[in-house]
Amino acid sequence: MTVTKLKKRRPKSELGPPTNGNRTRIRARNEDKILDAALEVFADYGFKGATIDQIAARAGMSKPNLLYYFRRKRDLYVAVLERTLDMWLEPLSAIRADGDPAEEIRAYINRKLEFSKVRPTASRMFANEIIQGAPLLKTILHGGLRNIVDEKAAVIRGWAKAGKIADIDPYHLIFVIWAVTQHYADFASQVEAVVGGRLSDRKFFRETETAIDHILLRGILPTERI
Amino acid sequence: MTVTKLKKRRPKSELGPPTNGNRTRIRARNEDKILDAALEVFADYGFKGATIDQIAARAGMSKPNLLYYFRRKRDLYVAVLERTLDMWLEPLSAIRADGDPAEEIRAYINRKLEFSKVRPTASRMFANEIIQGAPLLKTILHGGLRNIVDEKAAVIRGWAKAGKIADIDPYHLIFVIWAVTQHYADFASQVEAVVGGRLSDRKFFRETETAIDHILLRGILPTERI
DNA sequence: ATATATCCTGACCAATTGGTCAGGATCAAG
DNA sequence: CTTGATCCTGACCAATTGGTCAGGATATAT
Repeated sequence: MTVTKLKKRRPKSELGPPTNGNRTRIRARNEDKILDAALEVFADYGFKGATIDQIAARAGMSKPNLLYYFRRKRDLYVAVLERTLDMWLEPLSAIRADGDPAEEIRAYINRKLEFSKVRPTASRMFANEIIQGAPLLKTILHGGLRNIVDEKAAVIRGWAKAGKIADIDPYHLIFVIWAVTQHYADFASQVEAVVGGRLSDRKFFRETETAIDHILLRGILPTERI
Repeated sequence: MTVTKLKKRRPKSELGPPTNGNRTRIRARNEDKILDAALEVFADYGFKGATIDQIAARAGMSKPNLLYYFRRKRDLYVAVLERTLDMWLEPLSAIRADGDPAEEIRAYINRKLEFSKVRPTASRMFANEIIQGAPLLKTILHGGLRNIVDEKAAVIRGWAKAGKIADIDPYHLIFVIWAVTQHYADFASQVEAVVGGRLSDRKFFRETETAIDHILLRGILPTERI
């Protein structure tokens, strides 16, 4: 009833990109290519610095075609952030309360460093966003991230209370681990300028891992000195 | 000879901002205000994200007036970077080879954390630049920074050889200290989202300093365990 | 007081860029 | 093969923004 409904074809302006239910093969493939390209470009230039043209070119398509899948630049940006957030959090989630404390922490450090090696752009994209005050991530930070950090901090606090690790504030412990491991992805250009090494070099990766494990787990001072 | 030189007044287009020799009082004051404003805005939005209008407004002047002092956005950006570089490097420079190693390193860590407290925007501005590959800082990184790091790394290596500190690669030691201390400035929004603390709070600053000193100097594992 | 250098402004321009749109090409189902 | 949905494109638009410029206001030295 009401208005005419003769034309089943929905008007162009209305549908645009979004589809009815399930995604087409073409759509799935193209969205993937776009998200990959967008991650690179956003990580390199930040939200404002990146242009849709750049991303589209990298994804091998025209700008209007990209806009067909993601109507707004911001939509694309958010999609990329969400897509990488799980990977970013996974190493922390994997900490087990019933494992050996020292080993769990060492494994966590190494997982984070591994992430910096294999997904440096994802790390840099988050870094860009957070440094600028996380205008879009803010809700996520207060929501999911905060909860999982609280949970794992409680676990670590338990270990400290039990004397399994030193009596350190668990939140700062987590921050320190984030800071150190992410540094090698986010500030890679600086690291490379100073020592000429990249995590993708097996040798440099091992050196880095060794040094970080040593400093964080055993500290800078010599054993005898304590 | 050659062309007429009757008009002593140099053409507007030629002089524009630059002055002959010494800076005027007005000029000095305005350049200062501009650089202060620019630091804030560049730190918050990055090079491309910042607009000259924004910076001019924050400095309390019109855009053409700002352009009168800094003809190009890039000139201004570089000027800000150079202005803060010394402060950024100073804590490292202050390390003395003839001091007590443990105390020197602890003091260095604390100086860097202090810097993150009092000049978080300077820290964030560098972070933005370096994350994006340091297109403009690159030469500086390879030049001055690299040299001073090499110098201090040699000092630290000497301490390690003498058994005054643990046998750790000095470059990674420096990177770890940078990473941790700068994290609290660069990723302040994340830190605040998770634990609700800022370095500007005296209490939180002390907690942070304690935790960092403990982790870096004595390590995460309990003493008995070593 | 006056002249000259410095400082400041409104108006303006051109390049970039996010986003739109009408219509054509292609695909998939019947 | 037909038909409707999906996919893609060239042309275009409007807002933003870095930068220019002619000329007026102000300071400063003599």
